[in-house]
Amino acid sequence: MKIILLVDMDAFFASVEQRSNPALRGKPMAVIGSGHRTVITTASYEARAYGVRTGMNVYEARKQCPHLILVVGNNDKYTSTCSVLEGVYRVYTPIVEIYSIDEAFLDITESAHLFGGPLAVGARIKEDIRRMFGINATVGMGPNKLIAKLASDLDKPDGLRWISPDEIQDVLDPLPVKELWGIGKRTTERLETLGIRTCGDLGRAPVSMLRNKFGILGERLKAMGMGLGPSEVHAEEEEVKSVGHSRTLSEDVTTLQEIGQALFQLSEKVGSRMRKYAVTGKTISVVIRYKSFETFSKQSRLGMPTNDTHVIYRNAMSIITAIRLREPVRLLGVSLSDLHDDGEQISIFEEHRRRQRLFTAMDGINDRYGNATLTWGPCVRKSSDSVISPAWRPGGIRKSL
DNA sequence: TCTGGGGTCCTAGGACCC
DNA sequence: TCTGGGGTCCTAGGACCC
Repeated sequence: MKIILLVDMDAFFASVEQRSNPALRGKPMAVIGSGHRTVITTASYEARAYGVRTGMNVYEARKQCPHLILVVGNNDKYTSTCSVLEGVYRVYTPIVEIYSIDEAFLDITESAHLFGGPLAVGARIKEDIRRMFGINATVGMGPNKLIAKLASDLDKPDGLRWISPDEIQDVLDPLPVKELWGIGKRTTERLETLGIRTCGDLGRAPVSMLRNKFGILGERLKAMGMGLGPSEVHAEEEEVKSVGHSRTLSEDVTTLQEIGQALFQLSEKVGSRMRKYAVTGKTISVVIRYKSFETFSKQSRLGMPTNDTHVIYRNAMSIITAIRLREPVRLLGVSLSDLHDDGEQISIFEEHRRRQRLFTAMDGINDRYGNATLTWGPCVRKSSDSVISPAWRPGGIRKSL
């Protein structure tokens, strides 16, 4: 039986801001992105008490809490904190999976006894984080990731909880299914129609019935209801499957020229990231969101895998021009998938080689002097870097895909 | 003064081939 | 007349997560 530990930072971005600006401490405040069409990224616990939630727009948040203080997020602070945190975790075990910028799984099966047991490890990690960064974290532990996650959810903020195997059944039995990691709104509703409300109900439901209604997911649901889940902590960074960028435009656009400009900026963002990690992609996908919020995507296969900004742009543009747009466009996105390693690839065409050298030079300059020091004409316009989301992975894409 | 952005995984249906 | 059946590839969309 393994012992899996999850560290989850409490209101991470908000806590970091409150730490670095004492005037924000103890106050209802929230971190937002730049631009006027932004949402709450993280609300402090003081703000949550008023009903302010992640994903709310600013108007809604202020309605909940008129004296809410809003702070535009600062990526560097969060990413550097995250990097140092990894070092803290590695004191306790080499098996560390950085799950997101504010969450990490640790496998402490073999090492817990060296520190006096699971709860002692959890307490020490919390104390290390408090001492080094002055912020709180919640630690949850269990025999697998599902239970570790649940333990932390049930005890936050500033929590420490270990759900041992013999407690699992008692905890799950009365617990509403939507509390489980992986069961969202839709699945909760569908289970409800089957008369399944608690994890206890779910664990007792016949697997044949669940498989019937949910397919593969049905078997996983049954297992989850019984407290079973993955217990493998991936210390190696996973291969990335797609690289994309999307942006809600500061104003809705209608002309092909405006759309093209935005698509070029997105193509350059995607291309430069792919080049940085030496990958190419063979499937391109364009996402469009209308003014009405109706959202859809169109994708196509490329003849050759690419990470060339101009090739990405041309293909994105030909997807767009094939669509008869029915409304002003609010958001555009470009993403590449079916990724390949671009390691040793030798270009046959001199033109291609020249372009690759140009990209390498431009990317190098941008790495050294900041993101858009050197860029292409259509990118010169303010392309304000929006705030990073808590889902951002500090390691980015692996070098060796 | 509405409603961000980065992902993963799964399903369903059509095209196409043998 | 009364229409196989599998497998693979591709696209679109939905659910879920942080």
